Amino acid sequence: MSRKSMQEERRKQILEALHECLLKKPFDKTSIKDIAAVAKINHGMLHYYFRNKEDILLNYIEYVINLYKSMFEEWLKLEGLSYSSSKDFIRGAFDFMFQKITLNRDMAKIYIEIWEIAIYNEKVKSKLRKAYSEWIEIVKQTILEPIKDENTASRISTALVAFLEGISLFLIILDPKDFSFETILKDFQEVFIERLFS
Amino acid sequence: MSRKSMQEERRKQILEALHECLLKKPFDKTSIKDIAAVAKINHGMLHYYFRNKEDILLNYIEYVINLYKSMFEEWLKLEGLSYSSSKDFIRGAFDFMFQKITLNRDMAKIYIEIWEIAIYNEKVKSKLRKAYSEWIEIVKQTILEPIKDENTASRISTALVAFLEGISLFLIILDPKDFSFETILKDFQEVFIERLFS
Amino acid sequence: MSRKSMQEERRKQILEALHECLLKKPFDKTSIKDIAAVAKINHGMLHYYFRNKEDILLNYIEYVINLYKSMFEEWLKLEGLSYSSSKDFIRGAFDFMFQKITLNRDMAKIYIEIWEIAIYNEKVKSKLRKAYSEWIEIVKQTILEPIKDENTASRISTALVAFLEGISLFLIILDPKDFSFETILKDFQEVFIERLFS
Amino acid sequence: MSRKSMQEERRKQILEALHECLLKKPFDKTSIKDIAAVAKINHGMLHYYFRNKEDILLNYIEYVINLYKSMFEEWLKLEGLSYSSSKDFIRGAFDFMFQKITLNRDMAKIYIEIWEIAIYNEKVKSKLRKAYSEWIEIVKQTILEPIKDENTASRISTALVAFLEGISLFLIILDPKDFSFETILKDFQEVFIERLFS
DNA sequence: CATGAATGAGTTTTCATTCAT
DNA sequence: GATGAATGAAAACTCATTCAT
Repeated sequence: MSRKSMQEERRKQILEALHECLLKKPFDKTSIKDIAAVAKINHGMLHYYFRNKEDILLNYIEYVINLYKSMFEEWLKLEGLSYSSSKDFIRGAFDFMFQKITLNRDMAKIYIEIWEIAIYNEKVKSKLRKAYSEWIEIVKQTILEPIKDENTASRISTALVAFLEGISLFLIILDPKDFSFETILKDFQEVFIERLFS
Repeated sequence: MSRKSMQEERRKQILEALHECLLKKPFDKTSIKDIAAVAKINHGMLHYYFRNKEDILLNYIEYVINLYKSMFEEWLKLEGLSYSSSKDFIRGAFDFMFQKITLNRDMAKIYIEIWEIAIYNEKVKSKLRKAYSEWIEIVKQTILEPIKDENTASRISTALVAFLEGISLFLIILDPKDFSFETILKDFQEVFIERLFS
Repeated sequence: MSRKSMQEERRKQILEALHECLLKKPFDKTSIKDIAAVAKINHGMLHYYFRNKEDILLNYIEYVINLYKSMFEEWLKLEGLSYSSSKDFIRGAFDFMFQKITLNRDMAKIYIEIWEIAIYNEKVKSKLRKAYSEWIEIVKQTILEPIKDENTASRISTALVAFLEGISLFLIILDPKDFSFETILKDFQEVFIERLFS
Repeated sequence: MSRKSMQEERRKQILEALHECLLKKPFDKTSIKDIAAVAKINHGMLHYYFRNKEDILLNYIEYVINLYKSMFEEWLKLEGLSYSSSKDFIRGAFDFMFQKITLNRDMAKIYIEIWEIAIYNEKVKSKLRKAYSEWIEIVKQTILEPIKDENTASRISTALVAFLEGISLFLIILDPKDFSFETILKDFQEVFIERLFS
């Protein structure tokens, strides 16, 4: 392995260690040594591969966002193109979002954590802003065909993603025994698509 | 002032100081001394009025939730009863929620902060769970008349509150120049009410 | 009740509260508020009745020592005088010491605590020195008749009290299942008295 | 120096610093910073080498007990084997105990301190229990030859060690001008050995 | 006398970061 | 590149003591 890719490998290892840690503790209570221990790397090295603790976080956020993007792109390549009708495509895209993003408990946890950091940290906020803008844009492009109007599509896609994020949040806070989020999403999907094409 | 009310006054003072602090820093980075400084109280006293830092937070959450509850109850008493039709009442109730809760930037910030703490703190989570369950229940009762079916009303109210929370989140993260949340809510309100009574 | 005796009553109440506390925690970890809570007296009052925390301790030590002294004097008055022979008297005095002092677990605990404080606190040390000197003197007087020689009696009584204190200590540290301290004391008593009168 | 032995060196340095501190102040009033200052080590390092303050104490107790054990073993190896008769050996062993243990003022101080902590701390108590049990056992084995009976030897060795501990205590509390502990021990030794072999 | 609010020093512990080896 | 020792700031919390009411 080249030196360059070795470096990248190490960095990824550290970011994934942070991911593990965030499932158990908030970022502020996760120490550099915690991350190092999970990554099985000497803690001093974390400062070799990253400038400081914040730098690890910033890179982690980038990493997680890209993970999602590439997941979506892969879906688009593998399945997305096989749909015959625009309606089916939208239904498929929603299914993907629901299952892989909204209902993914671990990611929901981590996104709440990142949101919270973003409130007080401009760098994180800007990364998050960019990611959500892109996601909203993708949804907008997806529904633009039946909707036609740009502004309306914009608002609807924003509302839609907001709704999904709200569900994601409730997935963590509320008792899944009392709330069937899957049913809520399925119901929504039907009504929404029906309305889209009416 | 009596001893009892003096105590309560001090406690409120501290909780409001925490409120101020949370607008600037996350709870974990807010030190007892920070809160004391804002409250203009000796830091030792915070341990006199509260068992520990977590106790302050728990009381603060209770305080904030009750603030909302009483705001809603007041609205219900002052204005809520003046609506002639169920449709107007629901529209009024939504207006209240949108303006006072969803679009309140400070509270949106603080609620994200509380959500985040809830992920890793069972006591906070349970308080939050209770608050949201109650809110969802209120919405459910509000829309139950036109909807009739209990289960449907339940799912719709959950979805609705989730949507509002998502908007609240975006209010903080996204640039308000690019996204007109007020318009989104207004649009939604119209479509939602129209559909409710169709 | 006169003001004077009322004061004394309160002071005693506080000293007895400290006694309770010392059975659970070392003096340094016992707070003024702990003592006040047990005494059911406002903690501010402890500074009215005593100069400071050390003053409470010093008075407590005095109190405990006097307790012992008066117990012994009472025994002397009630039973001590009824013995016909010097041998019986000595045996009785030993029985008293063994049962009331040496084998009293609570007092053993508290004496270790006081010893420890004495190491580093000259005032406490001097009180303790006085108490033990007196105790040794009493034992010396008790055994002086059969022994005759002052110096020998002095050394023997010192050794004897040291031995009893050592047993007291072991009573706390060692497992009573493995060590029958009562038997050890009984054995010793027999051998000692036999030797005394041989 | 290897990393391993460097670590051990530092730990020993800290334990010895605690030893110095305990000659001046009780453990509870000895702060981590006090120990660090004496050890000439940054106070943060004490938490690097030991889990917490209690861990330092526990290791210190172990260290002190082992010091004694190895002193005794060394004596046994160097001198203990040179005695021709069992009587001489016992006299020699007693001399060793008297001089190195019982009459060692510093250690007497520290042992009282450890006893006191043991009252309220189960871990310390168990270490102390083990140490004294072993010491009693050694004395028992030493006197078993002339005594023969196991139970008697057990009780006598317990009594003997208790006596020595009592003397140790008095060494600290009482004024050495008034009490010649050395003479007391010598006297006792003669009587005891004489009796043992009679 | 009684209360309990207030002060402020002091304690243990954690940790990001640096750096010599 | 790796290691882990070292630093020092900052955190939560405790508490004897004082004092206004």
